[in-house]
Formats: sequence, C-alpha cells, structure tokens
Amino acid sequence: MKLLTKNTDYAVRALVKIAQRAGEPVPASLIAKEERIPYAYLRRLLNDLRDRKVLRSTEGKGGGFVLGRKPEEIFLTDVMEVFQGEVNLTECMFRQKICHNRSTCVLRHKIREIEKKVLGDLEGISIGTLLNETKGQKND
Amino acid sequence: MKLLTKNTDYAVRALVKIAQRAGEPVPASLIAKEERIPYAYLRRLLNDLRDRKVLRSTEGKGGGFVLGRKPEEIFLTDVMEVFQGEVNLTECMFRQKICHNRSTCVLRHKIREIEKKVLGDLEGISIGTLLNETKGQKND
DNA sequence: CAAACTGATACTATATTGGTGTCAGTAAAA
DNA sequence: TTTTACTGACACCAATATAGTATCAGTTTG
Repeated sequence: MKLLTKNTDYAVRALVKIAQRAGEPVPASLIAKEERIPYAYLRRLLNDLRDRKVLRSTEGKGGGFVLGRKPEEIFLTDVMEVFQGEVNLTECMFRQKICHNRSTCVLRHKIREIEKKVLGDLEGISIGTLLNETKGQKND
Repeated sequence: MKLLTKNTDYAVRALVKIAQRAGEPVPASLIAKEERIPYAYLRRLLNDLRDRKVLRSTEGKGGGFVLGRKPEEIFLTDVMEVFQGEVNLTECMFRQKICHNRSTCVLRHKIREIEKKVLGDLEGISIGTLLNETKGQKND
C-alpha cells in the first residue's frame, strides 16, 4: 500500500522548491541538483506538470519554471492525478453485469468508503500547506 | 490509487466462499469456476494463504481448503499483507540521512497519518464482517 | 488403478514505474 | 553573432510488480 509513488514525491519536492522562490523562474537543473532527482527524469515530470497547467515555463537562458497558480491552490491530489492517474475509487469489478457475489460487493463498498476518506484527507494538503507548516518545524 | 490489487480481491472472494462452506473442504476448482478466477492462478493464491496459515488444506480426492482460523479473525490486512506486501507506511526517503528538506518531511508526516487511518479502517474488515453484512443486503 | 485433489515450481506476458538520450528551438548575454 | 543555459518533444530502455500459464509429482478416496 503506497499512497505516493516516487514521481509524485519528486514532483511535490520540485513544486515546493519552485514555490519557495516565489515567482522567479527555477531551472530544472537547480532542482535536480538540490533535491538529488535525476535531471532527465525531472525534466519530464516538470513538463507533465506544465501540460496540466500546474507549472508555467519560460524558455531560454534564465528561464525555468514558476507555479501556474497559488501554492494554496495546488493540491496533492492534483499532482497525484498527473502521475498516478485518477485519484479515484476502486470500481466494482462487475459494474455492468449483475453482481453475483454479495460479499465482495460489501467489500467493495467498504473499500470505496475508505478511499473516499483518503481522498478527502489528501485534498486537505496543498503546496501551500507544506510551505506553511514547514516554518520552524523540527525535522523528520 | 488502488487499495486492493486483483490477487487480494481474488483471495478475499475465495476466502468468503470457503467460509460459507463452514468446515467442509472446498477445492480450488470449484472456487475458480464459481468466481471466474483463472484456476492455475487461484491455486497459487490459495497456496500462499496456506503458507501463511490463513488456510489449511487436505490433499487427495475430496480434499480442498478450509479456513485456518475463524472468519472474524481473518482480516483484510492479513490478506493484503500476503499479496501486497507489508500493509505499512511510506517510509521517509531520507531515513538515515538528515532530512534536508523540511517540506517533504511535513508531507511524509501527513501521508503517514493518512495511511495509519486507512490501516485502522482496513483492520476493521474481516472475512467475518463480509459474511455477516452480506445477509439480506442489496447488490452493488 | 483411476479420479480428483494439493504441492511445488518454473515459466511467460503485460503493465507500471523509474530512468536515459538526443536533437531541436529559444532567450540572454558575452 | 556565437556561446551558454535553458525548455520542448520524443523515443527508448531497465526494473519491478502484477497477472496468468504449464507441468509434474505426490496424496487420498473409491
């Protein structure tokens, strides 16, 4: 059970870094170095985020990435959606057909409930949250 | 975000089926047919469950599988552990080292909280639960 | 012995995840 | 105007996880 994959993790770290430089374009090279993320891989992640309007980019020397919207408006679920597909619920394996085993329907119903809760929790986390709660806090 | 993988799902369905036949050995062939699970694949799943003492088996004609303990004592987390590895928490990527980015530690802390909640919820579901709540309930 | 089972294990296929490499284009600045 | 530091766009590869197959030996019942 892994809620976040590595690319989501990388992406969040990149976003936080970019957010910290409020407005100033941050090049992928810098993020890669400071966050120890493979450069070429990070490039792709950032491009994906840009495609989804989470980031904006400026080309050429001195270019880089800036946030596409306010940190408080970039949710963890947004990032997860980009890299882990729909942050969404286990669909009933027998959707169309008649569910021929009630027990497993009960299971699926329960799982769905849990997933909904998780989703709610995740939606409470934004890049903004991470930035704010960082101030004056102890390390892991 | 997929809480359950297909093999866990298969396994749970098999367990429920076995539970329903209270005590009588249930052959893999029957489960495979009724639950539409690939026979050879199911065989392996059942063997894994037996290795983990979730099931017990009797060989030979008329043999099959019975529960290794009471339905109420077989938890979803048990099954998940067998097939999806430790139902456990995202570990800090910088465990030993000093966490050099507080924001991501905040993230990890939050994720950990969510995972703990999920774990708690999952622990509330057993084969027994699924059996009981099945009675007289509507389909999906 | 035949039939109906499990035990064990090796193999294959497919999808997902993580990572690399290359080349073209753009903007700043020497 | 050339060099430098960037992004854009892809094609490709490797590792791992997930799902599924195949085979053969051994056990129990009848």
